[in-house]
Parts: sequence; structure tokens; C-alpha cells
Amino acid sequence: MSKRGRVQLRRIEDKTSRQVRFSKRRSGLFKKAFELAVLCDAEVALLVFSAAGKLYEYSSSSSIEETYSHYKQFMSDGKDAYKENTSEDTDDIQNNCKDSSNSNILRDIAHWCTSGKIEQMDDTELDKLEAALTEALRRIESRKKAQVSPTERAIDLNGDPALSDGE
Amino acid sequence: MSKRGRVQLRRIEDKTSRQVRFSKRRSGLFKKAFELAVLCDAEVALLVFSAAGKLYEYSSSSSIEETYSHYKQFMSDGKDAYKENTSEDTDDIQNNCKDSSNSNILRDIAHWCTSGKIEQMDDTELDKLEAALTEALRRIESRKKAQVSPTERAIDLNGDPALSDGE
DNA sequence: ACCTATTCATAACA
DNA sequence: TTGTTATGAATAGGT
Repeated sequence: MSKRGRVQLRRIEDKTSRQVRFSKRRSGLFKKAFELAVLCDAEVALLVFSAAGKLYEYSSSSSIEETYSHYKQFMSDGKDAYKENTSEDTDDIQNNCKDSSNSNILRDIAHWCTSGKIEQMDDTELDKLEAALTEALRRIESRKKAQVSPTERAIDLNGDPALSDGE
Repeated sequence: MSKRGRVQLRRIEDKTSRQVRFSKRRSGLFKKAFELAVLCDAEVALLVFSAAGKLYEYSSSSSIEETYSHYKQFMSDGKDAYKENTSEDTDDIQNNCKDSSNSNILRDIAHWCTSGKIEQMDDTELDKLEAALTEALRRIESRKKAQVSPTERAIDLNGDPALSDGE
């Protein structure tokens, strides 16, 4: 008989409750966005930053950038904004795609994992990915056990929130 | 009154029905986006183009542009020194980056993890990678569990997103 | 647009 | 944090 479900539209004060609700509602929102895109043949782009600064994204097209370009083009209506204004946007993407070096694959993986693509993979791909990730984790665990020196876990000055913020 | 509510996750063929559902679901989606922003103190930006090309937008901050800037800054964080720009082909790179990343990311992870790079990482990086991979696996498991229930043959809204559908 | 039968999302719990 | 359940919310199809 307790009042479940009933919600008041104001900021949730309790931090723990807010985090839990954020996590659940975020999932629901992204699911709805995906469904709208598929069922109704719509182009959808969704960006969410948690209160802690962690990024979540979904786009029904190939990228957020593409839909944003579409948006800018739409808003400027008639101007050739698409080709003129995308140069600075593409720098990062270009680097992101071409550079698979050590420091960048971390963000590549993190970004990819949170961009809703997993939800769109077919079962075969999903199984392959699962195997690859499991193997990677196995290697990491293996290396950790081989550690001798004490680990320095100070504040990460160049930390990527997508990788360190558990939410 | 046969089964109401339950729907298959694929493009709605009937144009009228698709328009009606788009209108209803779009309202619901924007409402959810707004609630997430308010309740959980999140920054949300949402762009929707209908199949007919009409634009709908919501932004919890002052503008879509602001959140997109936030997004770009987030994505390029720490990469400012690596702006090697090949001025050609930026459109192709932009368009192909995420589409092809589904298969490429598998290859990249597999190759990277077996090429001794793990042994060269410092502990902080290793922790971040572990967190990223764990999160990815969690998402995979989550999606697998969301498959169709045994008794229901019809693929419901949680079901297989692999849809191929002509106009 | 309005009206229910159902399914869906999720707040409170565990 | 992940899982379960009671309840409110969203919505598909009909009117």
C-alpha cells in the first residue's frame, strides 16, 4: 500500500536515490529513443550528461555529429552549413578513428560501449564481442596478479570521466 | 479486443498509424527527457527529425549548441596536442567512423589485447580499461537477458533490433 | 481527439 | 549494485 510510482517533478535530494533513479530512467529514455527511431523511421540524437559529468549518447544515424550537422543545416535553412562548418568537428573524429594507439583505445572502447551500439548488435556479433572482452579481462587480471610494486592510485589528472565515474 | 499494446520492433508500415504513433511516442520521449533532467539534475539534449523531416528538439541547458559543445569538449578532452589533420576525406571518415566501428572495435580490441600492450600500461590506465571492459560486458549481459520471453514468440520491444526494411 | 485494455516503466524494497 | 514486485504511466487500437 505504499505509494510506489508516484513521482514529483523536482530534483531528488537524496544522492543515492538520485543516482539509482538516474540510472534506471536513463535506460528507459534511451530505449524509448531507440524505439521511436525504429518504429517511426525518425532520426534521433540524444545526449545526456549525468550530474557527475559522465556522458551517455545515442544516435539512430551514424553519429551524433551527423544529426547535429543536420540540425545546423535545418536551422540555417538554405545555407551551406554542412560543408562549411564541420571542419573543426571532424578533427577529433578523425583522430579517434585513425589512432588506435595505447592512450586512445581506452576512450574508443568506452565511447563505443556507451553509444548504444551494443543494443543494436545481432546475436552473433554480440557473442564475438563478449568473447573478446572476456579474454581481454582475463589478461588484465593475469597482469594484475603479477604486480609486485604497490600501486599508485592518486587522483588521475588527465582522467576520462567515462572511464572512471561509476554511476 | 485482441492484444493491445504489444508491438514489434520494426518500422510501422501503415503511414497513418506511423504518424499517430510518432506523435504519441515523441511526446512521451520528450516528457521522459525532461523528467530525467529535472529529477536527476542531468544535462539532456534531444534532437528528433520525423520521417517527413520536421524537427523537434529539447535541451535542458540553454541550447542544443551548448550541450553539443560540451559533448565535443568531452570527446576531445586531452587530445588537443594531436591535431594532425588530413584535410581530405573528412566526410567519409565522419560517416564511416561509427558505422564500421561495430566490426572494427572487435578487431581492435582483440589485436590490441594480444599485442603486449597490456603489459606496457601503467596501473591507472589498466584500472580504467578494466572498468571499461567490465561495463561493456555488463551491457552485453543486460541485453541478452532482455531477449524474448519463452512463451511469447512475437518479438517485443526489447527484442532484436536487426531490422531491415524497405520504404 | 478521446477511451480502455494491456503492456511498460519504475519507485520502493530486498 | 543487481533483482523483484506493486503501482503508476504510456500507449495501441478502437470509437
